[in-house]
Amino acid sequence: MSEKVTIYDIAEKLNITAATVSRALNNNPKIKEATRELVIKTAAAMNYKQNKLALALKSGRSNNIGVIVPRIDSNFFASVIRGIEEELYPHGYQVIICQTHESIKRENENLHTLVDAQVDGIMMSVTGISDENDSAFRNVLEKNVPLIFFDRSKHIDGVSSVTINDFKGGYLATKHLIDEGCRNIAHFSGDQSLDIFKNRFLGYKQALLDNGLPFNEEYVIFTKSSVDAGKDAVDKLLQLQTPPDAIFSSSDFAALGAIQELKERNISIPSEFCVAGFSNEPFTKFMELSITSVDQSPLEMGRMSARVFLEQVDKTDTIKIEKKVVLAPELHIRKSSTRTNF
Amino acid sequence: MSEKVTIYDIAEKLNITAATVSRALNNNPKIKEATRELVIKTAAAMNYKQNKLALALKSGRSNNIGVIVPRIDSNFFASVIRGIEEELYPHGYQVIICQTHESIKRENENLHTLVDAQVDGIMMSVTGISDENDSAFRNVLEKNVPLIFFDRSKHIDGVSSVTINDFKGGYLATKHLIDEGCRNIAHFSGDQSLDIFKNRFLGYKQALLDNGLPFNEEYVIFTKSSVDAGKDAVDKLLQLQTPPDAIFSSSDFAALGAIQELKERNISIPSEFCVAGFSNEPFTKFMELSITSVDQSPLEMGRMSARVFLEQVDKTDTIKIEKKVVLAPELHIRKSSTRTNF
DNA sequence: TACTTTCGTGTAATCGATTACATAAAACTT
DNA sequence: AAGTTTTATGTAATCGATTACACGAAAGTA
Repeated sequence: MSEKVTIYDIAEKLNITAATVSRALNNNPKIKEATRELVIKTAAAMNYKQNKLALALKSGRSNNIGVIVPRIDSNFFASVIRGIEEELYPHGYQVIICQTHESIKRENENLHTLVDAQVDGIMMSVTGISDENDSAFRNVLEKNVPLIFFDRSKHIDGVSSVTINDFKGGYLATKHLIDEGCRNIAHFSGDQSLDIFKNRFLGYKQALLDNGLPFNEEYVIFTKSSVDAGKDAVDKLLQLQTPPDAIFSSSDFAALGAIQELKERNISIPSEFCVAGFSNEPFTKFMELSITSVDQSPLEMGRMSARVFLEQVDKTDTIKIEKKVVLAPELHIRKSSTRTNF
Repeated sequence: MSEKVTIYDIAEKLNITAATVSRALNNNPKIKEATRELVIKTAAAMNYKQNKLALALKSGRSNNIGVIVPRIDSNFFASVIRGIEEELYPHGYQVIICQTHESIKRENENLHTLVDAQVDGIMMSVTGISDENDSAFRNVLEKNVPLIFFDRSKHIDGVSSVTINDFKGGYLATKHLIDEGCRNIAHFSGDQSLDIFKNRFLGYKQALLDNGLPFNEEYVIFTKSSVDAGKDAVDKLLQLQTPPDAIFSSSDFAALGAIQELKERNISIPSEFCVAGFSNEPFTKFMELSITSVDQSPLEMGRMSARVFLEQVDKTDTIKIEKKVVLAPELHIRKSSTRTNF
């Protein structure tokens, strides 16, 4: 009962060859209509299921694509993956998930594993910039596996990417804080070897300069993306001679930590201090004191990455297209930065 | 440069056969040490990578496992998947993600697709109970693909599951509300054809009875797991002759909606009204008015599911073991239900 | 009727690995 | 030195599908 049925079993039963069965099932026009119907009926009766592995080996296409992210249990990455899966599902691709846990070594391993598993493409958000794993990337490209970066990308010739305009995101958030009357705006940044953090920072800086505010190096703090890191950063900022009156944080979690710490110190938000985050994590909207944040449209980012992959995979033989899609960030203004009584 | 290197290429270069190359690379003891070293060195020099598809076809094991969830962008499911991936990674398995979007038809398709893709096992959280897709499940079992349910499970002979004790979770939360002085406790339930909702409800009911409180059918509202559904439900409850003074919600989102609606009506929490949710979504902890919730230890659930799979996959030839792992829920008591001034 | 197309299937190679069986060479007996 | 065992490797089948090529039969043409 549980034996796997192959085209040979069907062939034997009908006294024909496996080749004919294969052709019949694939709607090859050379097969007589009567034969085709008989084969299809018999296949159904025997509960035949095509072995995708055999097909994959023969065709060289596994119909699997790999997705590498730092971790999956973050709303942003989960949403991107959701977008990828939704877009690829109708095309018959399966999505394989890998997590790096922010380790370059792991990223390396994942890249190799996916290539070895013969995936038809890889979409990833880079964990960090280092030349430690250049060879892993080179391996992917040499094997002609389409590679697409989303959000956190790396500059590699011939590799497409889907990102948001982080500069603009940083600019918008900072400009908003300025418009709300803040004059000493601090910034929580991340590892600036990653473009996303670099560009948010540059956007922040530009907004200050464009509005006649001085850029103060002391106001830029490098934090991890965590609540505690945000608390610590606020602690540092408040010890400055001129403490800031607002924070634009590259991380919603750090922004939340900042808010918690500020409240702890009885600094009232937004009247005395404004906060804006980045990523539009679900909780920013749910809080009673909802947090202003820059949305990165992760679902759209995932969908778009998948679409870029599909374009790429079709024109395998033509010249490699390097597509850089840049999505527009959207600032969601909420209570943490809205001085209604202004 | 980009050509794929096979064992035949290595064999040709060294004037030996592919069989010898294969044995050398697999540390077969019958191979002369000198030959082994030479093969390994040459393989490395030629940048040989084993084609996992060929291996999979030959061995009948793809080293892929499939995970089916309603959606991936929910902290609970994402965390379970994280647990699964982490536990399986050292064993060389890759994780394929499928989403049903709460559609039985999609669940069906996913099951078939995964089986056709020759996955070595399937872990899933059932989307709904219906006999529409019994055949899909039967197909999985007939093909001897290990199947493991987590969280939302279905009763099928020989299928293992990893769940939490939802009865206890419901009981704990309700008992806690009673202890805080609430006497008219309402309950937001879900589709009770799913055990998880049925059992949380039963736990709720039992806690009432054990504490001498009457069970009131009107206090049980069936809601979707969304903020808006929670608001609507509160609206209904407040129209009752004797409105409740607490809610135990099977969904954190509905609990949040309830809280928002109650605040809107100037009902103060927790002094006048207490709320407890289920799932311990990240935002419940982050809110200023943090929400009491039952934790389901999703990470542990994922890890455990993976472990059950690993046990199962090894003893393929022995009798099928049906393992039912039941994790203990943990109530996280927070502000939404703590009457400090009590 | 003899000759050319067309049609439908069969034969066998192929994808890239593993492995039971066969075998030649080397090593060990006595 | 002849016989036996061990060692290292080659031969060929196999996993389950697809497909170029071959070929007999049927159909069309003159």
